[in-house]
Amino acid sequence: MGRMPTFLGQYTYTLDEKGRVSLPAPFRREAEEQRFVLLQVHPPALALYPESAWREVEDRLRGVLRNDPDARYWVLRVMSSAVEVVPDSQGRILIPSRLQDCAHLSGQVLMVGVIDKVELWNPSEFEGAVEGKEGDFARYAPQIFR
Amino acid sequence: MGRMPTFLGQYTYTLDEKGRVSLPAPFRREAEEQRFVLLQVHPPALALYPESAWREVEDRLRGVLRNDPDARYWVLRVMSSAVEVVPDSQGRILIPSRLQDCAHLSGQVLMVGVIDKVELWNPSEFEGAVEGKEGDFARYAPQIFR
DNA sequence: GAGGCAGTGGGGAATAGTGGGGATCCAGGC
DNA sequence: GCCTGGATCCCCACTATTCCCCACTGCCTC
Repeated sequence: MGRMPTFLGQYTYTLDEKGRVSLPAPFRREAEEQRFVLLQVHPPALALYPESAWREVEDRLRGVLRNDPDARYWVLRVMSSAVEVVPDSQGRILIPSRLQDCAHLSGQVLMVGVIDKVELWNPSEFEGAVEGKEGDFARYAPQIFR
Repeated sequence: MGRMPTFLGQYTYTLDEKGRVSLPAPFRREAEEQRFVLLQVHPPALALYPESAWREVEDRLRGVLRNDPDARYWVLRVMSSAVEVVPDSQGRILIPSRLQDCAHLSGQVLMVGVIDKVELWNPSEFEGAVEGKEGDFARYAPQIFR
């Protein structure tokens, strides 16, 4: 098996009237495979997993179900929000309107590469979520960028 | 895999109208690999990691995400500032305008080799950041240059 | 003095993002 | 049963950006 695709960077693209967004070319190149899974993991963001990374998530879900019966409904909820998406010949993916609503997407979509997945955000909500996190640099940077 | 590249010294080069800077030839020779990751670690400086060093950072980021859910937004912030950059055939890298703004870069860029990465500074801000730190010599030098 | 390397500048071609047309399929209504 | 409206999918087309390459200059070496 090849190296797992990894993602980084941010791109803001338009969500057209048909509910499509272009997947940034670097992301497309990274995941030369075709299929992705799109779902809501950390609301309000959507998460887009390339197939290979999704399989690992699936394994972990199986594990949780085995060890913790209370997780059943949570797993149901997560899985029911998921869709398999395949880029069209122009490299765009279709975001079902149900998921657009969950993530408050319209007009512009911010796509952020976060290691093994891509997160889709309403641009201003993302701004609000990460602003004021400069203080955390002192907390985390020494152990990460040592 | 070969030895990790290490960098030292400072070079001031021009940022041209297309947003490109030449990577100093010694740095290029050191990292004969092609790809780098450019991001904002300690504002206002930018950090340029050769691919091999970046992979280690990425592993540590994965770890922090797993162990400390509070780190999520900080990781998002860091990853969203990142870009993969590849020197062109003249050995220049392109600095996206978003990052130029973050680091207040224009005209001249100061590139400092700091062990496993290269930092990019606005020359006068660098001046301000390190000035008045002479006293620290007495504090650190004995244990380092013993 | 000639050759090579390094930094800088710029132009042309391939690519990426975006919009939209048209065919196919399904559901509902007449 | 047939027609109609809507949704989905697939492909074509336009344009601005990006990137790739060629070219110039100064310096250092041989």
